Amino acid sequence: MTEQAATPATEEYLAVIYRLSRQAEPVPLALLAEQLGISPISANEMVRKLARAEMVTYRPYEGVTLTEAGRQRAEVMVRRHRLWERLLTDVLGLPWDAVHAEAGRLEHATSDLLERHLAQYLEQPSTCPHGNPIPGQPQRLEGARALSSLATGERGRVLAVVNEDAALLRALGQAGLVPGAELEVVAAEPALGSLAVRVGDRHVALALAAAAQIMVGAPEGQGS
Amino acid sequence: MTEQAATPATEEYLAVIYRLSRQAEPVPLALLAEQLGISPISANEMVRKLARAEMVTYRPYEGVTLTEAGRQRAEVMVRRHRLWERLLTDVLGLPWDAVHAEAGRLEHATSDLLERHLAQYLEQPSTCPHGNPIPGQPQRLEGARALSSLATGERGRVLAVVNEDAALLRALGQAGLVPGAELEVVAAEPALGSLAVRVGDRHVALALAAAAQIMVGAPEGQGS
DNA sequence: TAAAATATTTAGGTATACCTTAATTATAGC
DNA sequence: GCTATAATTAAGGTATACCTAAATATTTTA
Repeated sequence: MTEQAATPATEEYLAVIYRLSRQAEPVPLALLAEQLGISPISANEMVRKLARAEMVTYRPYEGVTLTEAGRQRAEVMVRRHRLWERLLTDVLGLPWDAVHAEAGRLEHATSDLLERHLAQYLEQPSTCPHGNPIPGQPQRLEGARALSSLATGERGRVLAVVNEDAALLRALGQAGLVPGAELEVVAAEPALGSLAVRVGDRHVALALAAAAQIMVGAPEGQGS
Repeated sequence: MTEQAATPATEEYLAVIYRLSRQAEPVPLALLAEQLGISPISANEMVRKLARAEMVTYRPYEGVTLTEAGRQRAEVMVRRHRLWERLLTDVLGLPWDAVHAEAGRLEHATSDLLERHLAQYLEQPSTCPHGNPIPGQPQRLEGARALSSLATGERGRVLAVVNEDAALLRALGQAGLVPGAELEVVAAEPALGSLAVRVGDRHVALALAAAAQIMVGAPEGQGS
């Protein structure tokens, strides 16, 4: 019913490092500072504090890596975050591009007891509404590739949107690029930094930077 | 989607002052400090800061009163608090003596958008699980009396438990003294500081201090 | 390899919200 | 009316988590 861990700020750092670790390991300080919306100097201070507490290891000019203790704490926060996202969309009906910010606040106000009841009510979901895995549940992703790495003619199914930026999510939702959507790459133009895909009978053009945030698996009937 | 107001600490003070105002007006500083679990000196500091912000008026040696602006802000917080209590008990199934503490954290992490969706999903409830009114919804209490003021032989129906202390709520729940329960005062002993009531076919003895926290209305079929 | 561009660290500062100790009130009992 | 009790204020301190400016490293690149 209580929180064993440090402060909301500490929790937030660990959670963000955890998420960014999937894209870059170790996580560069500049990226971390940008994601948290604070100055690199402040990020540096906090990271050194976290290193002293043995939640992360920090190598200057390289980046930050979670220790085992840090990873465990981060997973608790990410789990709570994504459970809230599920409740907010599936039960309370908030739009999928709004729930990341909401859950970002609620996760720090969530006790063990509440987490258990949330997970039970939602029937132990394995992903958030954006398709990202909920730690502590059995996972079956793997074999996922970034949409930006597909060649012309390749087909796939959207598994997750890694970056939960609201503007990006809103646009993807309108384009039908949501978890479960079947797609085919119509034209990949790495040199032009752009990609055209067909989603159902709709055609969508998107920047490679955006496509890099979308994880794709095998199309239906070809499960890995 | 955003919070216009100050800090969580400020919100917490206003909400507690709002709740205590029902029992004592103006609210004595000592009571406020005790409820918040902080020293009277710190409470004094914060109250003077709130007075400077024109959220309360403070008369030394008397107590604190909310201004119109303070009352409005407090009602938002109390509304969010009690909406969460409803969701936590009715939907997620947490015990009624645990939800006050949980909601006390969640209320500060709740946006306007989320509040609207909560209220809509819960179908605009008018009371929290303990029977206390949710501001912003049509109310129909009035005419309620403290159980401690009833004489031997008087009957009534529990409307609300004003004090949401977990230990008290747990005991009342076991005794069946929950909102809606019909009761009869079997023996009122003001001089002994105790009261005996019948709830259904159970008999319960409780201290006057506890009985003072229970609001009672007319028994069934005698609606005011 | 040296200069330019980046990153990091040091130093000093801010605001919030607590705290304790000590001095100064005011209220209430006698 | 005076004194004991209690409440209030003043003064100074702590921790957190930010900030900017300036100094110092380290990479990168030309």
